[in-house]
Amino acid sequence: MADGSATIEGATTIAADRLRSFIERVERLEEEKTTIMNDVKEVYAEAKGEGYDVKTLRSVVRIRKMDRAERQEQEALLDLYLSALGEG
Amino acid sequence: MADGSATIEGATTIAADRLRSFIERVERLEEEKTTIMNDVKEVYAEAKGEGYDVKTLRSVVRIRKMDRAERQEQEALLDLYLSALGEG
Amino acid sequence: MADGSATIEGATTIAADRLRSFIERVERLEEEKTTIMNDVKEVYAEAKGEGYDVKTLRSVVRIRKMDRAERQEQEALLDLYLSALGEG
Amino acid sequence: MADGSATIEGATTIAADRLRSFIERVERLEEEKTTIMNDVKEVYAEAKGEGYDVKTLRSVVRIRKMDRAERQEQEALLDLYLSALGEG
DNA sequence: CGGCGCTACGTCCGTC
DNA sequence: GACGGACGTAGCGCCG
Repeated sequence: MADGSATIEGATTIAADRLRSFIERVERLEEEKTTIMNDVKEVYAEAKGEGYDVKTLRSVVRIRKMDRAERQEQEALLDLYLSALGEG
Repeated sequence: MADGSATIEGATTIAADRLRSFIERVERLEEEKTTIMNDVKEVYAEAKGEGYDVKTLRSVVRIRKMDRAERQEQEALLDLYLSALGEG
Repeated sequence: MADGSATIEGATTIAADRLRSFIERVERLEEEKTTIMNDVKEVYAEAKGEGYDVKTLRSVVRIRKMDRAERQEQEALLDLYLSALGEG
Repeated sequence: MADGSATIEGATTIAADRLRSFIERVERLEEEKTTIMNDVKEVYAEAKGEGYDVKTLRSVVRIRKMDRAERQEQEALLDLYLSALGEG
């Protein structure tokens, strides 16, 4: 057929190509993501090499990401639970 | 062969059985471990059903497991980093 | 007070007991889990004592688990495709 | 003081700047990562808009990744066995 | 102590 | 829109 697409086979081929396109776009993005994650690890490694405590650095990043109000709420709840258990 | 073990093949069989035994013992134990982990999840789910905050409960368990001195040390370091950044 | 629970303090006490119960159940289960994990380590140690390579044994266990997971995954994917065809 | 850094306060300031640099590099990278993750979501959304089943697409991506991982794992295991034979 | 594997946590999705 | 389940990432601990 001249236009090469009006058959069922042609339609299937187009769908398969489209599917492949989506899959490969996702895989490409995930590859980029992996690169970024490795970069993060490298930054922490560099900081560690200068004597910083990585675990604490991660805590700092996590805490800065939390909204201040939410953070205080969380701390207050934890204190409540601990004091209910008689621990402080 | 009468004694059933003096050939290379016999030795191989015995070794394979022994290997299989180790592997299966480990797999059995890991299955038990998975059961326990599910039990833990159920306890948290039950607590959640009674209005407790699961995230905080997990924090409590984690904190109780930490040695008190280590806990304070960690908090002090975090405070130091945060105040160095002008956040508190 | 006769029923011992109608005050805010009473309510707090009851909640603390319940809280303590949850926490201790979790801690008990985690203790069991630790025991199991130690058992696993012992099995590997015993195998090592008989000349097996522990790293390889761990790989075998891991791959057998991956095989199971992948098999289930493939079956789930097949189900997805079949149901997609049945509904299309 | 001429060089402006030999005091304890000066040292603290320098450390704080360095600390801030690490933290901000990480935060910048995590921002990029979030962007990528949103891009992935958009691809899936677009595919969904063309009638593809997102859950199935995700399964395909995951299985292709597992296949790669399992292949590498199998190769590593083979290497282990081969080197074990070479050293035995 | 550095890498690796496992567990745990947060996030996203479908459901009710 | 809250809930629960599933997935992927991050954190932790063991092993070498």
